[in-house]
Amino acid sequence: MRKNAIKECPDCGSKDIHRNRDKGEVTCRECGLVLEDRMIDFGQEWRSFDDDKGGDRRRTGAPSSQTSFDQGMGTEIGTTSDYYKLGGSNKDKFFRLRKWQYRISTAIERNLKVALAELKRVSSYLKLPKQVEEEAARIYRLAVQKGLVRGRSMESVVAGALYAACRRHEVPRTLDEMGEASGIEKKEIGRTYRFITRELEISIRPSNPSDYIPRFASALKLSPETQSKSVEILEQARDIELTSGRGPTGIAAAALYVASLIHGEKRTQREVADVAGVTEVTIRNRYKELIKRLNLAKDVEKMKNKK
DNA sequence: AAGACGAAAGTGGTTGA
DNA sequence: TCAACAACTTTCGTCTT
Repeated sequence: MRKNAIKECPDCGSKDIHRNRDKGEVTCRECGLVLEDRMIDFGQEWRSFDDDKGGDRRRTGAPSSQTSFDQGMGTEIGTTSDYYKLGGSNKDKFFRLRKWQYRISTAIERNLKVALAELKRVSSYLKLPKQVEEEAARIYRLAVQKGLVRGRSMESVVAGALYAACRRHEVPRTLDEMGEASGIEKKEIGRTYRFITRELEISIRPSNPSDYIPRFASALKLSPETQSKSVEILEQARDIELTSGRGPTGIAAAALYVASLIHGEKRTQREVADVAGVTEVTIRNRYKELIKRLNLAKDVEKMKNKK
């Protein structure tokens, strides 16, 4: 939910920020850091195959900042205008090669068409923001271009790409939700997710428990006060390293549960557990730690007495 | 009767030899 | 490739409200 543009460089603090609209890149002129305002590069245009008409529209391929994909797929084998420059037997070769090229390209295009439809369906099912959807589409394209779909179902790669895009934009969905929306088993999604992020060298920061709070809180109809209280709790928890190594959803759920107690909007462990997709036991364990390490027992007591 | 609590055994994934 | 390991789940019995 930080849709406002970056104003200064987080690294050196310089205000001298340069935006390149075409490439979607935002860089700091002071230190050269790429700030990646929106992460998606819409500058590339990947359709130059299906029109055979003229010599224009030959752009293809990713910008140089992306890892190059030279699997032979991005290469275009001439257009008909080139054809006239060739003599005799070369013409045969020319057509043969281009036929090949055409087959490969249309196969990709077809695949892409189906995949993007699926992607759109899942995305709207999960009510994901447009930015995330577009990021996922781009990830999927890269995956196809790198031939990463081979041996995997198209749907699972779509789900993996979406999951990755969610994580990148800090609007995480759980693997369970993704599984429900896409009809793919969650461990399969997890597998492809790990695979494509590794192969495409997409770096993803470990997800932050507080990213889950708004969604869980609204599902439980908790007040904004309770919501911010739980974020506060999460921050404190992070400071004493209570969060590392644990599943982020469990911690988020526990924090919400505690906050709901403190603010007198009690929800049962079961209710919280259900929306967070964890069990009561996990909530209890995290809850116990939170109470103990953050001395929250008194706050909870206070609320009890008020009643 | 429902919710909270905790113990014990089981599961799937990560890690390090 | 395998075994140890931690986090999490499932299940179930007991206590509290």
